[in-house]
Amino acid sequence: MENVFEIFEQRGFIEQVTDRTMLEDLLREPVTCYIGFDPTAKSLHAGSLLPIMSLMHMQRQGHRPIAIVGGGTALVGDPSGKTEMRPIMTRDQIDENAASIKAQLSRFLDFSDGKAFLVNNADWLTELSYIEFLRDIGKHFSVNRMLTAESYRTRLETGLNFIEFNYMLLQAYDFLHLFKHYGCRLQMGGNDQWGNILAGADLIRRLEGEIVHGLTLPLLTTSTGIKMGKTHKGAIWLDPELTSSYEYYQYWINQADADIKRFLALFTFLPMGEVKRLGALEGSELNHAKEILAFEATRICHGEKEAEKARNASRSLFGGGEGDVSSDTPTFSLDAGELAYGIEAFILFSNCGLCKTRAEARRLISQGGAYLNGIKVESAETRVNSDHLKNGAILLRAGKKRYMRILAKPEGVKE
RNA sequence: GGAGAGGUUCCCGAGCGGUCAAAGGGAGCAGACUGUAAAUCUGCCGGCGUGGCCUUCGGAGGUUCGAAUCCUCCCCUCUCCA
Repeated sequence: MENVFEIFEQRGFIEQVTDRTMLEDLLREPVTCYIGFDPTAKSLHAGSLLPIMSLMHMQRQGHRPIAIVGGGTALVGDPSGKTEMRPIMTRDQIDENAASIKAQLSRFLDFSDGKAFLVNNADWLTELSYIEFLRDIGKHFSVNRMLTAESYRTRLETGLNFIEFNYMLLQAYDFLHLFKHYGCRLQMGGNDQWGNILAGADLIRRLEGEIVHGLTLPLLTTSTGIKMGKTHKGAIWLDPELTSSYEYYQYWINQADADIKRFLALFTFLPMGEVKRLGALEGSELNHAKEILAFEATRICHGEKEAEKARNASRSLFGGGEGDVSSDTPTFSLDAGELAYGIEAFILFSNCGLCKTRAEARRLISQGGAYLNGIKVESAETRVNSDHLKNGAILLRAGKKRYMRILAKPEGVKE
């Protein structure tokens, strides 16, 4: 087995490590490691992809990853890296989210035969008794030192309340718990977790007299300064119900030139030689590398078939000739009756989801960004009807890259 | 508990009785340029079957012909004091 540390290093996964040589040494033998995931939504988004990839690498090299769903810590709320407190969620919401995140992670990691574990820290955290916790765990934490943690510093400016201040102790306790019950010796996480990870390692050293390790992943922003996994429109979800595989593919293929090489290393399993070759492409040649990045990333998340579909749809829409609408293009169905009668363009554009509001659709059309079967829509009131069907579909385009295929849905048929 | 500052449209942030759907910036959208890139420039940027109407300035009341702007009460945040 290859030392995963080297892989991490080559591919750019490492931001900080507790002790480089010791950790590299430790990783020569199978190690149990963990990363926490926040159940603040029912799906993870692309921002969690880096941690997921790191766990996949671990597993591929024979280590044992534990994904911990922060069902307990989410009840509290991690202040790290945030400027404001996030809304406290109910137990029910969190449990529900935790369950679907569990299912989602199984697409990336093999949880069979103890090759990986999925745990929910609500299982132990909610059992804690406050007084005991303070006495046994709390006494090991120096408030003075906690206050110097970078993660709290920004919050000290805007305000930090006690429940959030406590977060570090809970996460440290998680590490301790996993160390005791699973022999977990490595915690990974985003760089904003550094303080929390150290707190856990410290706690274990004090209570158990053992050295354990922490490794943080870089906090990715795209070269345009947006957080990884977010677009201006919102998060890129890993759940195909929330972000279709086509959109997911588009997210990747649209990444900036400057990010391609780095992303190929982080978000695909292509050998580094190949990554370097593709990353070295220049100008429009780089689009080839982007296609590979998009395909691989989509394949990892949604599977080969979906990735192919997404690629086909993208190729046919962006390949040049407008009009060859693939069935993999995002689609909206309209009642056949309604279409036969005719519908005004601005209403159609907003109904099908290409525009959020009718006003936006009007704006789009008046600014010349709306197309109907490749022809510019001149007026918001242009009527669209079944005469516009070409091979049974109408292709709408908003701006340069957003497409929607309109189909007529027979009367009375539910979608 | 006391004193002070403050809560404005997606975000930051002006406005402090009419000329306010609310300056400016950011984000976003569209157009031009391109390679489904970046940067740049230009326009748009609450909603509505849109030259008019409706809903916004923490919440609820009130004063006024007229309130984001004034008054009362309440909620929340921050700073200092206890």
